[in-house]
Amino acid sequence: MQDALIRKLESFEELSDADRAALRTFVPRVRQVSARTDLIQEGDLPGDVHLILDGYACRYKVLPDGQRQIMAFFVPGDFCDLNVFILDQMDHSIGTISPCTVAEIPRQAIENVITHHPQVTKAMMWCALVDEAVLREWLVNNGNRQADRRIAHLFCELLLRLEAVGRVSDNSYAFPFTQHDIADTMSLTSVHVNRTLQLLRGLNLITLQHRVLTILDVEQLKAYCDFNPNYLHLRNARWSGRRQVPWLSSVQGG
Amino acid sequence: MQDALIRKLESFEELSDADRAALRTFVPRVRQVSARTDLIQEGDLPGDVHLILDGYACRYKVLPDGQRQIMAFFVPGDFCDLNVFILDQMDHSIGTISPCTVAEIPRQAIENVITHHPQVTKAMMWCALVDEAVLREWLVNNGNRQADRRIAHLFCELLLRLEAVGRVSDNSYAFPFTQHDIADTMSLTSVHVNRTLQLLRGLNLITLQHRVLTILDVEQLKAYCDFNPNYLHLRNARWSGRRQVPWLSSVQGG
DNA sequence: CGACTTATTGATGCACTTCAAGCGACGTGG
DNA sequence: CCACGTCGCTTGAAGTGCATCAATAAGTCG
Repeated sequence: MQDALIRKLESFEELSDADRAALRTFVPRVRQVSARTDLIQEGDLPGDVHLILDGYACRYKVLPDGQRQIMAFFVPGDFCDLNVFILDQMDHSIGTISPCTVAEIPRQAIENVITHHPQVTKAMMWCALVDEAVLREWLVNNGNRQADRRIAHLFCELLLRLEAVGRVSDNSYAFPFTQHDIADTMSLTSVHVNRTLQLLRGLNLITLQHRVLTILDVEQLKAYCDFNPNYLHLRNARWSGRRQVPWLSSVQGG
Repeated sequence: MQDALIRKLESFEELSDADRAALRTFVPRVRQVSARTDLIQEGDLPGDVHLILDGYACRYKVLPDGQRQIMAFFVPGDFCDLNVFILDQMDHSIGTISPCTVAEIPRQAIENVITHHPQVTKAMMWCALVDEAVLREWLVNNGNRQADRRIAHLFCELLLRLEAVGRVSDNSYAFPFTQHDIADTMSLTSVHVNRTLQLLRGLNLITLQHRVLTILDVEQLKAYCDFNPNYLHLRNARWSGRRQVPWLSSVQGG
């Protein structure tokens, strides 16, 4: 199962045999985690690094008044906390949305790799930078678009990210989020999310039933929300041009 | 002037003599840049890395409809684009707010350091991760607080960040931002920013005149907006406990 | 089947936007 | 040295996207 890690990193940087060998020296635990369960909580010392093999998770923060803000979604193939393992203390939490299969990579192993394997280090920096680019786009999205475009934008983003890991078929993908989850992501109320989803359905842009989202007309939806995928830094040459990630194949259960 | 770079990084990680020597081998150019000038633009290939020695700058994106979203502020001592130099293409722009003194560090030098100096690499990762933590807090702030608390939160953040580099005296600091800049940061209109500033003044929380912001009662302002500084990861032990950054001393001109 | 979570719908209110106009400070050219 | 344009700040009036409150319907799971 270390292969999952190696393949993920290789999608960003070519690795040497030595790099790969080094990554194989540590054996990550693989855990099944049920839905709506925290992997790490605010205040914790960052421990092992989590890689999602299957299922959806999110990064979130809870305000003093009880409001929850979701700050990132994780889909199969994503590191949850590569970017914070180096910090002193978690300033947010990470929790599952659906049941997840999670690989846990010892922190010490990562430290070791940084010291001895610069290519691997660069690949990990790539991961972190793409994460940050997505976060920036969320700030733009939440701040400057109104609810319908905002939600459409999220749907487009998830489509591309899931496509990149082979989790989309016929423009449909698993969508285990509740309307409340979307609300906490987009800084809306679930009531308004509900009404907005009805609007998008009414425009024949999407269907969403039984936790499966279908985008009826991708180009039209992209145009609807001015979607520009450059921030995902997917680079077709890397993602589509290379092998389809084979370690991600099972179907996501809601 | 390489010392600026070394001191910045040492505030995150102890460096060896060899690390320091390596950093000294490349000579950054130091440039004066006038206010309202782009250092890099969306679409550019990331080139040299920019370190602000004096003045204020920002990271921003312009939407198709002309809306500008500011996604980060840079104050003296901040790297502007350490976090994107590795990427293929800029997905946003970086521009000055006030006149700035900027050190430009060759990209190749940074690549070199990643390969041979892991401690320096870790220090750079620290910088990037703190940037990202601030960005996350902005998402929370913009999404969940209303205008008065939101702006108060920004004032608190700038206070702490500027204090850390010795740019605050008597709870006052240079504030070269226009109300329009604040609006584009907080996803508000400048009209509403104006009214909100009047509110904060009326509550005797701040004064803001001649581009100088004074916080009249820091504790009260923090309480007003539920400010929790943990996300800045300043760690008193590192910042205040150590020497006051001596390479940042001149006064910021509006 | 019963308890609980999630989705839906309606009525009302407000934070913020939009549009529009006026004001003061500053710099520049005649 | 004053006329004039520009830019940032200020103020008012009217409109709206979304929130809030509240109740009901429709899953979903043990």
